[in-house]
Amino acid sequence: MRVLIADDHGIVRSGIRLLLERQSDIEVIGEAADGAEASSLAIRERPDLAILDVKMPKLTGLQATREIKRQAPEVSVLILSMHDDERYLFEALKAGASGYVLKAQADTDLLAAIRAVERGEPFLTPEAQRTLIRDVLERGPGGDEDLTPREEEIVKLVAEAHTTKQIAEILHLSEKTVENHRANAMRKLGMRDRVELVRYAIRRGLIEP
Amino acid sequence: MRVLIADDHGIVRSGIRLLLERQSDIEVIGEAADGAEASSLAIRERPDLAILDVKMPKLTGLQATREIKRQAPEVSVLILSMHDDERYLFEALKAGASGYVLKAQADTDLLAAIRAVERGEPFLTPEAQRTLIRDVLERGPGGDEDLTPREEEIVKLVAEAHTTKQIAEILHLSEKTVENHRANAMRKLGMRDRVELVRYAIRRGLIEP
DNA sequence: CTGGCCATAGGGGCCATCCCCTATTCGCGC
DNA sequence: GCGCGAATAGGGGATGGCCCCTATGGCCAG
Repeated sequence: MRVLIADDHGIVRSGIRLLLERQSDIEVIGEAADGAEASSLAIRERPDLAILDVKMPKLTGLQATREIKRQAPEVSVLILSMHDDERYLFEALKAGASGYVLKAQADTDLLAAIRAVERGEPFLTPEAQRTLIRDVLERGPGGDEDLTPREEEIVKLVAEAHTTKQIAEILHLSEKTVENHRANAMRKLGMRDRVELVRYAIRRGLIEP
Repeated sequence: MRVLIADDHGIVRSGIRLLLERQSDIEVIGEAADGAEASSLAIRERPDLAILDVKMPKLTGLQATREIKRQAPEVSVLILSMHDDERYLFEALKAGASGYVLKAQADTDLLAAIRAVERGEPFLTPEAQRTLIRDVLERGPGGDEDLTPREEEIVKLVAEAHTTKQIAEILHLSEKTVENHRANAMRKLGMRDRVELVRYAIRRGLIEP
């Protein structure tokens, strides 16, 4: 089984490589330190599996996943996520990842995840499964409360401390339109003011703190 | 040189151990998976150096650092921080850490940091130095524009999306007082609205995003 | 082609935020 | 004791955020 490892931390790549090379049937065919490198390497080398960290420079693991799945759909993707961070789970699944492993559990779950992917099965850690179930229950059946691109763009600008007027000028819109998009985004997310929006934007990685 | 490694991810511990054991004069005398274990091990074993991840269960790396420095001040501490996360830099230095290394640069900087600490020098990555400089500049030239404890407390509550009225109730103050503290904090920091305050609070580690 | 979603835009109203003031009471250092 | 900064509290006013509506044009799926 040919595997690609992508993580911006050399230390983490070493740890994973160490873990995988104890398996006789797994061969690490490459490493990447950012998302762009990861996707181009995966598309060129067509490994059986690409293990991608969520948080990487240039392209995030999720963006890289979309790119890989578009140009080389036969490559399976496992998303590796930092600490107890399950917030990208949905995005990962939507992007076409076969599994989602938290780094805190990586040393025990990663091999299990690889074996599952090898058999063509999806893999979610018990925590991820719980998150998925909780969220489906929260959103109600079928309800997909995603922000539209325009809403996300405006949330980003709001979180960067631009006023409604400034945003209207930047995007060449009326203040009213900006206000409507902001209000719609807040309603979808169940938030009451710009402060909550800022924290949302930072959690989502839309802006830097 | 006797070194202790503490990180809640087995993968990361393996990576660091691998890196260190290539050095003939460095001996890894133990590993810890949480902050409590790390501090008690450091206090019992008195290594020359404890490498602590910021984010660990039970005690954070910063809390563990304070504990170690209180009970075994001769143990040097290197703080290892996730991704590009520099917001704990000040707290780390205040807690008595000798260095602050970002994991993204760990494979190149960690050894340099260890050697610096061995010579009794502090170690900051270039990024951390830049953060430090930016922050000094942010505070104004020469002016020690620190927030008072009350101001910081109120900034924290503002950033947690509490309204002025709610904060007044929580702290048993008049809304006017809360407003004055918030305004003073904003003036000191050169900020124009609550949104900027939120990002400041997150950078400072006053709140989680 | 009709219904739904998105992006656009506006009216009107309420209240919070933000900015300019003043003022009192502490405690701390010189 | 005197000055100073911190914490407390308030007045008044301009502006902006937030919420309730309506409405139109474009585009895509059923």
